[in-house]
Amino acid sequence: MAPTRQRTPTEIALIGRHTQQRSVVLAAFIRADGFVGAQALHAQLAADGTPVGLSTVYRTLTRLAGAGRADLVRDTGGERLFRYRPGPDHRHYLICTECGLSHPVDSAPIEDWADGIAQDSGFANVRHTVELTGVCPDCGGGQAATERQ
Amino acid sequence: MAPTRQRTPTEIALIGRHTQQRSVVLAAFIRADGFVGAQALHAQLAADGTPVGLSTVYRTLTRLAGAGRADLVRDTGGERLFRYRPGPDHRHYLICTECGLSHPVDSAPIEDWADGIAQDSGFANVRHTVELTGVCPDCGGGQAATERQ
DNA sequence: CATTGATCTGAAAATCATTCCCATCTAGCG
DNA sequence: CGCTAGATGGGAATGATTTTCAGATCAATG
Repeated sequence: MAPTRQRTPTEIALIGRHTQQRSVVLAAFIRADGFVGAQALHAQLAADGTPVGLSTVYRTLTRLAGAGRADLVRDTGGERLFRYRPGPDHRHYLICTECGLSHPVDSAPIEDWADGIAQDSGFANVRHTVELTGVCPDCGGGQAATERQ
Repeated sequence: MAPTRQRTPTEIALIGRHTQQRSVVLAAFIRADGFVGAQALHAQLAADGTPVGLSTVYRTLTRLAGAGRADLVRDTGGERLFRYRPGPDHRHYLICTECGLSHPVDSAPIEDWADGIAQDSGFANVRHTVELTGVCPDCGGGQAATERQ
């Protein structure tokens, strides 16, 4: 863990020209370490004293997702949440609806299942999105949470 | 036009008072037989000569979903698509991104997997959303569809 | 059958995330 | 250093969904 030198994210090369704004957005995105919305990231950047235009945040996140370096889900309000993905494989998470804590889960069964479906159905280019939500132990998971809403 | 008496769908009782508008919306919703957006349903109703306010369509669909009689997904544009669910159990579908064809899939493995996750994680009230998309055989599923985007 | 209060409806206005527009900048190359 | 395709930003535009609220309806009751 000696890396004194600032890494020049290879990610940026994937999405076009290397600019200051993109560096800053990417750094904050990685630092966020979990699902973040474009609006939240934009606000965070402003708070950090490195304001970047909202359009630019959207553009950057959208491109990262397009390049496969970000996972994308929708929260219940319809907002798009992005999560940085370092490697090529994607993962699935169990997200706490109370505090936002995300808990990675073993998704091998899902991958296999989805692959099987793809085979059997004759569909091509099958993709899947899996969202698991719940209430984590800290937020009252122990207590019998009702199934409201 | 013999049926002087209109059938009184039991679904309506689940979501409140029985009104003409709700009957009409529900009938069209069931007739749609697949995923529909509130806007599309609203337009369909107008075309059918039984216009209903957009707010009412939204309210009815939202309540049906809340009562567990409708499944809900988001299309890539962020629009909410509802699908009538006759029974109490929910299902998962493989949806063609080209023509919208929906193909029910065996979701037992997913249910089991999700239940297992709920157990192991300690989270309560775990819910899951699974979306499978692909290109059906009729729309070119045979051809090696690339994995763009 | 008339009354009545709770519920529902709908048109328009309000929200809100996201995208578009476009004048202005800037990386990166020659 | 000078050029130019690509990038930025902020404000306006879009589009789905929600809210508002006055008037219409429902359904239980007198």
